[in-house]
Amino acid sequence: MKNRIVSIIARALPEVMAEARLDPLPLPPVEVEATRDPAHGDYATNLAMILSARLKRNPRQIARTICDRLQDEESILAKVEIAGPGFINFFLREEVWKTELQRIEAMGERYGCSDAGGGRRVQVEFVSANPTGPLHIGHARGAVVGDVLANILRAAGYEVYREYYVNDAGNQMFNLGRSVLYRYRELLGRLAAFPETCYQGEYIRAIAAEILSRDGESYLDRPEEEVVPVFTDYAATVILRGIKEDLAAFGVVFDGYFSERELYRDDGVAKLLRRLEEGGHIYGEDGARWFRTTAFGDEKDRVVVRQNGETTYFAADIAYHKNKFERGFSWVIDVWGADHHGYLPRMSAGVQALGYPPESLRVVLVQLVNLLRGGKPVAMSTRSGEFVTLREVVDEVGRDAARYNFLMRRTDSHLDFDLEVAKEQSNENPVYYVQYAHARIAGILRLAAERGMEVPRYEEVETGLLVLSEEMALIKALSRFPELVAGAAAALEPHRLTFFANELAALFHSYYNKYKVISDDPALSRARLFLIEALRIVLKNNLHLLGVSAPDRM
RNA sequence: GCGCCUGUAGCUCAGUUGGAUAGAGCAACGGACUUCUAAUCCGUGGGUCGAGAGUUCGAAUCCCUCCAGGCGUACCA
Repeated sequence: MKNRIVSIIARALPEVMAEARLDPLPLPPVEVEATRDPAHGDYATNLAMILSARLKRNPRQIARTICDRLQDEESILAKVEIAGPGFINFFLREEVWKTELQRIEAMGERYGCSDAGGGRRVQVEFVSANPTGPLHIGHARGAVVGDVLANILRAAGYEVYREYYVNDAGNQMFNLGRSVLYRYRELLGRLAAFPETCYQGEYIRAIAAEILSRDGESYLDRPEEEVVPVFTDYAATVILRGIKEDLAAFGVVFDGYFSERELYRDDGVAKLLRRLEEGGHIYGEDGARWFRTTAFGDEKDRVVVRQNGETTYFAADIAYHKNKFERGFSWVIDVWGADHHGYLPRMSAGVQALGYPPESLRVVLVQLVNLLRGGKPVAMSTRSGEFVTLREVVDEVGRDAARYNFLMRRTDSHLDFDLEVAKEQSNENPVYYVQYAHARIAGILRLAAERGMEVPRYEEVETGLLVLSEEMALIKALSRFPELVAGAAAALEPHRLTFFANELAALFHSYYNKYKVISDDPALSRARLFLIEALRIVLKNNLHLLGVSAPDRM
C-alpha cells in the first residue's frame, strides 16, 4: 500500500525538479509514513520539507507544486492535503483498503509473508548453553527470542536455519565428568567430601545413579583420568537429551546441533589458526599466540593459543563461525545474553579477518532476566544447583504465557520475571487477551455455522456495508501486518509482533462490545463475518509467528 | 578507570529509525452482563520523556557533558 503512494510521488518528482530548474539527479529518497493520527490521512510524506533546504523555497509552496503534479492513475486517492509545516497527507479511498481483505482471503495462513529477504540463507544461533545442567529460566528469554526471530525471518522471505552450538569440549566438561564420578563414589560410600568446585545439583546424583545401575561398580578402582571421559560423555548425552526435551516443551526446535568437538575432529581450529597466521593476524608474545583483534577495533589483542599450547575457546569460536559461512550462510545471527556483549568486538574481528564483511554477523544481545520470587531476587547459578529450570516455568506458568511474557519487551530492555506474579496473574496475562479475541471470533463463526451461515467468499460480500469507523480501523490495521513482519525482521525486533497482536485484539474487543456481527440483516452479517474471519486469520498468523497457540475456545 | 545496555504517567513498558497535540496495560475512581464468551468494554484523573547544553523548519529519538541503575572488562567457557 505504502509503495503505491511512493510510486505516485516518484512519478511526479522529476517534473517538479525540472520546474525548479534543478538537476534532477540525485533525486531525494521519497519517504512515506503511515500516520499516527487519522486526521492526517493514511500516509504522509515530509518530502517538501526535505526539498525546501535544497530549493531554498517555502516547504508549503513546494508541497503545492508536488500536489499539482501528482497523477493518481489507479485512482486510489480520495484526498490529498497540505498540512502543518509542509506535510503532504494522503487519504486513500476506502474501497482500496477493502481490497486488502481479498488478499487476506487469498493468502490465508501465508498472509504476512513477503519476499523481502529474497531467499537469502541466514543462520540463527541461539541458546547454545553448555550441556552441564538443565536449562534454567535465564536461558528461556534467549530461546524464545531466537525462535521467534527465526520465524519472522522465514516469513520475511529468508531461508532460515536454527542452530544450537554445543560447547562439549574444555574444562567445564571435564569438571562435569568429575562431578558425576564423585557422586558415583559417594553412592558407594567411597568419598569423604564433595568438592565445592563441582556441580552441586541433584541431577548430577541422578546421573551417577544411572551409571551405577548400568555399569555397576566397575569404575571404582580405575584411575581418574581414564574414567572421567566416560562419565563426561554419559552425562553430556543425558543432559543434552534433557535440554532438547525441555526446549521442545517450550516450543523451540532446532534444525541442527553443532558440536564443538566436531570442530577439533575436523582439525577446524588448526586450519583456522593457519589461515590467520597466513593473513598476518597472529603474533607471539609471552609464549602465547595472539590474534591482533585491535586491527579491527577491539580494545586489546586476544590470545588464541595459550602458553601451555592449548587453543582458547575464542579460537574455536572463530573456527565455528568460519564454518558457518563455509556452509553457505551469507548472514549469521547470534543471540547472546547481554553479559557476553564484551565478546562482540573480538568476534567481529574474527569474521573480518577471514574476509567477511562485518555486517554478515549480527549479534542480538538479550538483556538478562532478573528472577524474583515475591519481589525478592533469587540467586542462581548452575554450579550451586540453585536455579529455577525452564521446565518448571513451562509447567507452572504455561508455555504460551511464558513465551509471550518474554516477547513483550525489547530485547535490550531489562526484564523482571517474578515467579509469584507470573503464577498469580496468569489469568491476567496479556497473552490471554489476544487469545480470547481469537476464541471469541471462533465462537461467532461457530454460531453462524449453526445458523447455516458460512464465511462468505469475497465476491459474495458487499464491502460497502462496512462503513463504521471501527471497521475501517480494523481493516487498516490488518493491512499493516505484512509491512510489520518485514519491519520486525529487518530490525530483528520480535516484540513488535506482540504489541501488534495486542492492538488488533483491543480493536476487536471494542468492536465486539459495541456491535453485533450476526444480525437480522443477512448482507451486513455476511460482510462482518468476512471481516472477522480476516481478523482471525491475521491474529492466528501473528500468534503462530510467536509460537503461541490460537485457541478456538477458552 | 574504560566499554555496552537502560532511564518516558504511581508501577511495568511502547513510541513505525528525525515528524504534527508523547501512547498502552496495571493500579485508583465511576459505569456496562436476560445479548455472538464480562479472561471483555466505556469513561475520568495522571508527564520537566533522568539533567543540561547543541544540531534544524521540527528532538523522547541524533551529537556532547554530567547523574543514576544493570552488565562486562581472563592465557574461563
